Parts: sequence; C-alpha cells; structure tokens
Amino acid sequence: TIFYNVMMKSLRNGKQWEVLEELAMEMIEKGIQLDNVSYSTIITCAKRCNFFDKAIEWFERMYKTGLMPDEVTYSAILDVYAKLGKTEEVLSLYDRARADGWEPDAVTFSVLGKMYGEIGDYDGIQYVLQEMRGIGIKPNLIVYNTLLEAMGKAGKPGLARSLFDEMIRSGLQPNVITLTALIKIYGKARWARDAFELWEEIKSNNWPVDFILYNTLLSMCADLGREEEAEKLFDDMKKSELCKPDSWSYTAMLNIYCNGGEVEKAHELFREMLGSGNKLNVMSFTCLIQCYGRAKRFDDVVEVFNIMVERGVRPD
RNA sequence: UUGGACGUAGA
Repeated sequence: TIFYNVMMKSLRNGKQWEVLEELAMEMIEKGIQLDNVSYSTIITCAKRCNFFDKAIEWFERMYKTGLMPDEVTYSAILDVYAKLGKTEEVLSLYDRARADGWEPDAVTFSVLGKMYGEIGDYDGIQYVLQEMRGIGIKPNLIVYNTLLEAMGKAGKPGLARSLFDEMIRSGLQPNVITLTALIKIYGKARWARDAFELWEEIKSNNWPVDFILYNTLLSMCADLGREEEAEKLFDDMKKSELCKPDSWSYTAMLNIYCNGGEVEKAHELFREMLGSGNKLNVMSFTCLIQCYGRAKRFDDVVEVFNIMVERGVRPD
C-alpha cells in the first residue's frame, strides 16, 4: 500500500490524474487495501486537476467500503465541496462527521473559514471562530491568515485587524501572506493611513516582504491615487535584489499615471517595461490603451495594440 | 520526511 501511495503522490505532483486513477483501480483489482492516505491523495489529485466530481466519486467509494475517513480525508473532501461553493453539503458533512465522533483540527477550520470568506458570510466566520474555541483548537498561522482574509472579504476590516492583533499577542509571527492580506484589506477599506503604518511596522520589525506584498501596496496606491508613495515603493523594488518589479508592478504604476492623466509618464514607463525583460500581460496594455483613448491619442492606441500583437500577448 | 488548508492588477 505504501508503495502505491508514494507512486500516487508523485503522480499527483505531476497532475497526472488519468494515470493516478488507473493506478488506484489497479490497487482495487489486485486486492491491495486502500487506506486514508491513498484516498486523500486521490481526492487532492482530482481536486488539483479540477476533476471535482471525481474527488467526490472516490470519497463515496471509500465510504461504501466502510473505511472511516480520518481528519485529513475529511478536510480534503470538505475543501472540494467548499471550492464548488456547496456550502450546504460542507455543513451537513461536517455535522455528520462530528456526530460520528470526529474531531476537526486547525486545517478543517481554515477550509471552513476560507469558504465563508469566499461568500462574504460574516456569521459563518463567527461560527468558525466559535466552533474552534468550543473544541479547544488553537488557531495556527494559516488559520489566522485565512480568517483574517475572510473578515476582509466580509467587509469587516476592523475585525481583521483585531484578529491580527490577537495573533501577535498569542506569540505567532506573521508571514508575508498575513501581511499582504492585511494590506489588501486596508486598501479596499480605503484605510491608506493604516496600510502605511503597517508598512512602517513591517520594516521596523523586519517582518518578511516579497514582490507580491510590494505589488499589493502599489495597487492600493493606484486605487487611492497615492502617486508619491507608489513611486518611492517602485524605486525600492528596482533597488532590491529579491523584489524586482514584475508585470503586475508595472501595471499598477501605469494605472496611477493613467488615472492621473499623466500620459507622458505612462508612455515612458511603458517603454521601460518593454525593455525590462518581464513577461508582458494584457492588463498593462489594456490600461495604456484606455489611457490613450481618454487622451484621444488614437494613433498611439493603434501602436500599443500592434506592439501587443507583436509581443505575442493575446487580447482577451 | 506515504496524504489535507492561506496572499497581488484592468473592462
């Protein structure tokens, strides 16, 4: 069994669903017992290959064999239903499993929290927090990250901040994902002051930073029209080793200049981007085309479009 | 180390 499980794991990493399923069928034909590791590997492979129906099919097959799912298999299948947006199924499966004496763990709650975040269900998030406390599970870093982001999606930036504070008080160090999520939440709440305060705190605490975090700050600046701060951040990126600007960074900067009507700056930056060796994407072209369109520079619109086609970027 | 959960852009 372990041999097959290891095989299936590597197939899963290569997203080879068809081959993996054949192997699983072979196990059944040869009478080799599938255990929870086998089933959870099968389920997550199907999920990663977007064959959600297959994931459910295999879970039901497991159920029929009478093998009890363990906490890993449960979270794996709950995540499948959650990603399908089948909230009812998630909850009924959760309740049924609880009734069978199953003890959920931190991963379970991050799956549930993520689901409620996606639908912006504040009461759902509270339910997760309450269940977690009731069972006596201490949230780990990922659970905090998930719930914090969910609070943001439910339109509760203040509560997201409270969770962040609670996390720090509990002695957990935030990672770059925590910080990026918070910055995005503050940006969407138009809390620029809080976001920049957090940015200072990040630097003074030596908390981790990467190019995605920078990009998140840049998009916030774009949304809120904070050109000066953005230019400073963009400059930092160019000077840094690990956080070089990518096409997302350029797109954010182009947005700032376009929204500010600074067509020349946008044009100059666009040239820089073309020469930067970055993979180009539709977003930056879309932005620039709009910019020229608004400035009634239609010859430039055509030129940008032609460059886009030349560079092999497909319009969507 | 046989298996599960988290972060960035345009219209």
